[in-house]
Amino acid sequence: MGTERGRPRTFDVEDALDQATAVFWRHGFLNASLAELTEAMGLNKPSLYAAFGDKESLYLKALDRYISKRISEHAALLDSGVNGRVAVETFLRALAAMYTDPSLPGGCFIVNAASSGGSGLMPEAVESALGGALQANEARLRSTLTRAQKEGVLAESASPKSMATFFMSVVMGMGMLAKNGAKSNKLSGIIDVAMQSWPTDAPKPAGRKSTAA
Amino acid sequence: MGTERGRPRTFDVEDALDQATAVFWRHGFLNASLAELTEAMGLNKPSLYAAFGDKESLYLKALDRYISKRISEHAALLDSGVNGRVAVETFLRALAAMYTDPSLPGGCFIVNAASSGGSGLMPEAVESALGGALQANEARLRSTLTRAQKEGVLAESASPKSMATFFMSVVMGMGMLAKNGAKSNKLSGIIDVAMQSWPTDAPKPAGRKSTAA
DNA sequence: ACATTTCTGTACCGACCGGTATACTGTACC
DNA sequence: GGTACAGTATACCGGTCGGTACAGAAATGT
Repeated sequence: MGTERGRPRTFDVEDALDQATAVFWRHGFLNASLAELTEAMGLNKPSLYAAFGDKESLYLKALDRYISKRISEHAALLDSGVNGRVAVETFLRALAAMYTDPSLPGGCFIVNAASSGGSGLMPEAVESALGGALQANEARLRSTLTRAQKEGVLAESASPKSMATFFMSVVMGMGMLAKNGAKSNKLSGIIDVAMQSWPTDAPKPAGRKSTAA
Repeated sequence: MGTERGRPRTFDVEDALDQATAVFWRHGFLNASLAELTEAMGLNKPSLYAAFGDKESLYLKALDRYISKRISEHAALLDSGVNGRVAVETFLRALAAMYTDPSLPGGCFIVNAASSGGSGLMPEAVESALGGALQANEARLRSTLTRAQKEGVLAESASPKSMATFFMSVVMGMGMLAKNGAKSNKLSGIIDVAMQSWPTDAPKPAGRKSTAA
């Protein structure tokens, strides 16, 4: 009945895709070779091609998987119940933890890949998918910053747009540093300083009106 | 006399090196092909090899040239007469201007290259040269921050080390964004926010934006 | 049992990679 | 002019790239 005809696969498609994601994570699109991909995935080129299409579409599938498995959960932190300032800091610290997780390839899949961008070497679809992912993150950050403003934890005079761009640059900088071997405590220090740039309207609880309990 | 024997070169060595630098700037070490290099430099592979050695040593020469022609002058801003805070901000703005200069390849030669680092694909000498350049910049930033502390424009409680790392991450983030097409005003906004993280000891009684809404 | 369908393994394709051998061209010294 | 020397141009090297033809292997349906 519903069972498939012919010879069944000897590998798990999602497992293989995870392995491919790891290779692309380390090497980006251009510098990941099919030889390394097939070895890591444990299958041969024809099987890879049949299951995932060519290198470009395999990459796009890996990117989708990275976003849905690794980024979405972090982005969700931005929309959690806590106030916008805490949400942003939590988001940054969670990202930093992932970037420096020794069991992962190091750095950020997207940042690592985007570093080869803008030079016309990568397929258009790859460039635009990466650009879209970066823009989506910046937009999420920005809406959280706008929310923080409404909550009163971010100064009215601040520009959510500029600050979102700023935090994106910090994220990308941390990704680059992590890729080049920076450890968790180094990224923590960066976040400590970055969060100091967060402008608040009310002077801190030195006296004056006490804020929420 | 001291004139050379044999047939003279038909190209200028420094001009050719500048062209090679531009190609490496755009594509990094791995993704710059000899075909593109020779075309941009206007010479053939044997001439290139005779004048500069193999790809690796050509790259190291290009990196040296980039540092001595593009970075040194920016780094000098850190040691200029102005106080440490102004020096750092001036340095950042000068870098941002270079990263977004339309007459240049875009982004930062070193940051663009370091993005392929840590994956074992580049020669050891290239990796360590890039790592050294990044470390040198961080060290210069740090000594300027220490100076700022002595000048009293940076809070005693601040950590020059953490702040140097922070500014390096901002620099790298700006480089990445510029490579992916970010314009000058975008980087300006990043610097505006980043400089807000600068901690000062004295709550300057007059002026500043301490005006409550 | 058989034929059909699908996957797997090998061997191969043209293109390009970085690097070089070889022949040729042009200049300085004598 | 002749010769030694250095630079240039072409063609080529083995190796690797992404991608695929082809044949064999393993499951299905009848």
